[in-house]
Amino acid sequence: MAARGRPRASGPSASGLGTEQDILLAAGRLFCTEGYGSTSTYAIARAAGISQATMYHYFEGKHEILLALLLETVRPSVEYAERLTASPEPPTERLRKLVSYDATLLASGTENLGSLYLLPELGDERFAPFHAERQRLFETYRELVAACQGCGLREAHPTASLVLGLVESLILRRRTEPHMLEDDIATRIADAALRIVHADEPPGPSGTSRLR
Amino acid sequence: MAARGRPRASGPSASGLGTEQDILLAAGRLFCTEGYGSTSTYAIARAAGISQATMYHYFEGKHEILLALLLETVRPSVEYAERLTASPEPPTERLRKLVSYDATLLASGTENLGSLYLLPELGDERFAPFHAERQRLFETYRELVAACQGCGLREAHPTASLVLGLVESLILRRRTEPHMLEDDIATRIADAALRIVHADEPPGPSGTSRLR
DNA sequence: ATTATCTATAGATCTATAGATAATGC
DNA sequence: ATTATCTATAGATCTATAGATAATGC
Repeated sequence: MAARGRPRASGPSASGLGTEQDILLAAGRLFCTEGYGSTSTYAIARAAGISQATMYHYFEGKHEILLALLLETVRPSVEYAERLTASPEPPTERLRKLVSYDATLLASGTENLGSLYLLPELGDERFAPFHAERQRLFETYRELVAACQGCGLREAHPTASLVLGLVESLILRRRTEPHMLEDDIATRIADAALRIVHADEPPGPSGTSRLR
Repeated sequence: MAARGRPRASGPSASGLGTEQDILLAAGRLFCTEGYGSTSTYAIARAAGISQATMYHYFEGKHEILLALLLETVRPSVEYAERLTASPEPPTERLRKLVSYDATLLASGTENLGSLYLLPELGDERFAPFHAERQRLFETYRELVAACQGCGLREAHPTASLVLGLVESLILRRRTEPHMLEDDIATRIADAALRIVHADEPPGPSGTSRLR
């Protein structure tokens, strides 16, 4: 646990997790609340308790910090989703679990890190690795919706988008009304998702107009 | 129609709507695609076909441009919502119309201007007038949901948030899959919204929770 | 005279690098 | 010697203003 290099002028790591984590925590908060382009490397460094130049010892620039935050935020969902693929449970139950898990993640943590997904700057090609991960997550949603509705992947696309959109709307909601989130918000969103795929209906009598 | 001041070096207004509109159009596109903090006044001016200094003849700064865009985007919805309040139609029908109207607006236009709502920089107090307008819109949603569900305004809050969240998820969807929007997207979202408030159920026989 | 534009620029950042410094490790 | 940090700073923006210029209006 020895302190290797030159000690910080401002005292040791605030988080106790090391300088890299200090940078990620500070940048996460600032990117969410002030925006990416509106946050300078100097502001990140100051919030992290280091000099601006020290940041470059850990990251090539602001973009690498954001990419690290994005991957760290989306990966748990992708991993959970792909584990669910191998589950023997019925698809509606798996969809419920996935929605509930993602909603819980998005609702938790002191920062609304999901809102990083909304930054316009993500169009930059340097964030392509994040988009690839998110695409994998979407594919799992699509497969689950297709299984729930007994339709093909192509037909499941629009509904899967509605469902993932509903989940991610939690990001917006947390931003506009941070203190009004019910504690059963994840359950509520999962219920709403199953209603959207019509999976709250018991399998009806043969061929009666089960919409879509 | 005479050209009043010194003529532009780069030829007349591209849009033909005047310099102020040129600035708003250019800034709208850039704020949506590059972000607010990542867009310089110089970039806006160049895209608008004027010199950077000319921008200050029309706006005090970038923030005034964004505020103008936000108000211009949200106001039609607020006005439509408040007109609906006086309509004699049943609440479910009014909710369907409002959702459909808002979804249509968010899906239309060459730029995804709704994504301006997602900019982290909106936390700045200078954008308070926009937040006030959006709050008025939300209140109308809440009243309609309360009327649909026959409950009080307080109880309607979470569901109203889900519904508005679903509508605004169109912003995210348009960003992630710009070319995959169905042409009946507004209808689909309105249907999904009514399912969320359980208003697709006919008033069922005594208390049994009728699905479908 | 009034208006809309321009050019030029001061001053304020902001990024990224060079090079010094203060620890530990060997 | 290696590492993590610092200070200093060059060069690149970026914002906002001053003042000139080229139209129309009277």
